[in-house]
Amino acid sequence: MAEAAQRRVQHAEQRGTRRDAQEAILDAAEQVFAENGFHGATTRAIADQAGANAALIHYYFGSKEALFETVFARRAGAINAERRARLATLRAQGQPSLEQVLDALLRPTVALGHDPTRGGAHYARLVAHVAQGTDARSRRLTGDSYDAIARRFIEEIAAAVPGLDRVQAVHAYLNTIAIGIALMAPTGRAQALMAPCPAPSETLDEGLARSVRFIAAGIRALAAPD
Amino acid sequence: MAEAAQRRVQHAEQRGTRRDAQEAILDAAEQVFAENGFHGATTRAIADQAGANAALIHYYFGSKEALFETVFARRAGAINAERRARLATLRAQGQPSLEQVLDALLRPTVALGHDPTRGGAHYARLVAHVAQGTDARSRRLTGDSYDAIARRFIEEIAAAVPGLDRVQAVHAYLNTIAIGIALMAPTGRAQALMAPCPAPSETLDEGLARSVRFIAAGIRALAAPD
DNA sequence: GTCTATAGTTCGATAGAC
DNA sequence: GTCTATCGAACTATAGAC
Repeated sequence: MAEAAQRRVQHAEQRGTRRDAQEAILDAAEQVFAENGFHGATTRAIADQAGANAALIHYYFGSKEALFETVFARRAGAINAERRARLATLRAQGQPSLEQVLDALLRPTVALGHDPTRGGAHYARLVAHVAQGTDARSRRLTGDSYDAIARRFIEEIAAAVPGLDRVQAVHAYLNTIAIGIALMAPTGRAQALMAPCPAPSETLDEGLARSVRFIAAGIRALAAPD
Repeated sequence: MAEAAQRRVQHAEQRGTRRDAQEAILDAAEQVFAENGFHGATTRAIADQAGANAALIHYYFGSKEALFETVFARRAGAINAERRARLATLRAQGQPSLEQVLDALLRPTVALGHDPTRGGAHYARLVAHVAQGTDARSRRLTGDSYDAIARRFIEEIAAAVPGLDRVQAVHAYLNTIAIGIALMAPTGRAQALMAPCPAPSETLDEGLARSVRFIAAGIRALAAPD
C-alpha cells in the first residue's frame, strides 16, 4: 500500500533528525496532560502529538498512570537543582535578602512559563494543575517532588526575616507558591480584566520583580508586631 | 421482586424528608466534579452520590456538560451578591480601608470552604479547579460568573490605595484571588510542611486576618515609589 | 522497537416500561 | 418523574506480526 510506504519513509526521515521516540512521548504527554488534565488526556492523543503509536506508550512506560508520574517528576529535579544552586550562590555572599530568596524560589519555574522555544510552559501548567489537586495522587506527587525544597526555602525565608516564626514562615512559603502557580497558568485573566485597555507587555524580569516586591512586603507584614 | 419493592418504599420515605432530586443531583455533582474534575467525574458516580438514577441527570439537565455549567454558576450569584452587600455596607460608612475591601472580597468564598455542614467546601474546590484552568470552557465560565465582580473590586482596591494605577490594581486583584484560591483548596500542604510539629488549629477569622494583612502589605508595596 | 488489530471495559446518552 | 436496559462510541491495555 502506497500510503503505508510513504509513512515509513517519512518516519525514517524523522528518525535521523529527531530525538528518541521515548522522549517525544514525554514531551507530547507533558503538553496533552497540561491542557486536559489526567482524565481528559488520552493515550491516543499523546501518541498522535508525538508522531508515534499508542501501543508504544505502554511498551515504554507500562501504563498511562506511570507515564503521568514520569512526566511530572522529570523536570522537578532540574528545577530544584537550579533553586539550590541559586541559593548556594547567594549564601556564598553572606545572608541573602528576602527578595533574593524569593527570586531564587520563583525564577526557575516562572522562567519555564516564558520559555518560547520548548515545552517548559506545558510543564508549568501541569505543575499548577497537580499542586492545586486535592486527590491522593496529587498530594503524593507534590510531596515527593517538592517537600524537601519547600522545607529548605521555609528555613531561608525565616532566616531572612527577623521575628518570623516557623508557622508564619510556612504560610509565607505557601502564599509565595500560590502566586507563583497563578503566574505559571496562562489563563488570560489579566488581559481580560484590563480590556478594553491593551495590557502592557511585560518582560520576565519585570513581572518577577513585581511579584517579589508584593510577596516580600506581605511576608514582612506577617513578622511585624502590628 | 422484593428488592425493587423495598427500594420503592425507601425512596418514598426519602421524598418526604429530603429535598428535590434535582437539587440532590446538583449537590452530588458539586462534590464529584470537585474531587475528580470534569473528565474524571462520571454521571453514574454523581447519580449514586445523589441516591438517584443516571438517566435522571439527562432528564433534568440534558447533558453532563450542561450539568457542570449549572453547578458552577449556581453559587456564583449568591457569593457575588454577598460581596456587593458587604461593599455597600462599607461604603455607607465612607471610603473603606484596603483591609476592609479585601475582607469583603475573600470572606464569602473562604467561608464556604469552612462550611462544616454541607457542600460549600466542594464548590470552593470546584472554583479553584476552574479558575486555574486554561481551556476555553474554564475561561468562559470564569469570565461569565466573575468578570463583573472582578472589575468592581479592582476599582475599590484602586480607590483604597492612593497612587495605585489600573494595571497595578489588576495585578493586586489577581494576587488576591490566587491566595484566596489556595486557601480554598484543602491540599493539606500546610500540615505536611509543618510536620512533625502539629499545625496550630486556626479559626476562619484568624486565617482570613493573616491573609488580608499579607495581601494589603503587598498591594501597598506595589503603589509605593520604591 | 514499532506497527495493526482487537479484547475488555466503561462512558454518555437514549428508549421505553411504569 | 423515575426506573431498567441497552446502544454506540471511546477508552486503556494487550497480543502478535514484522
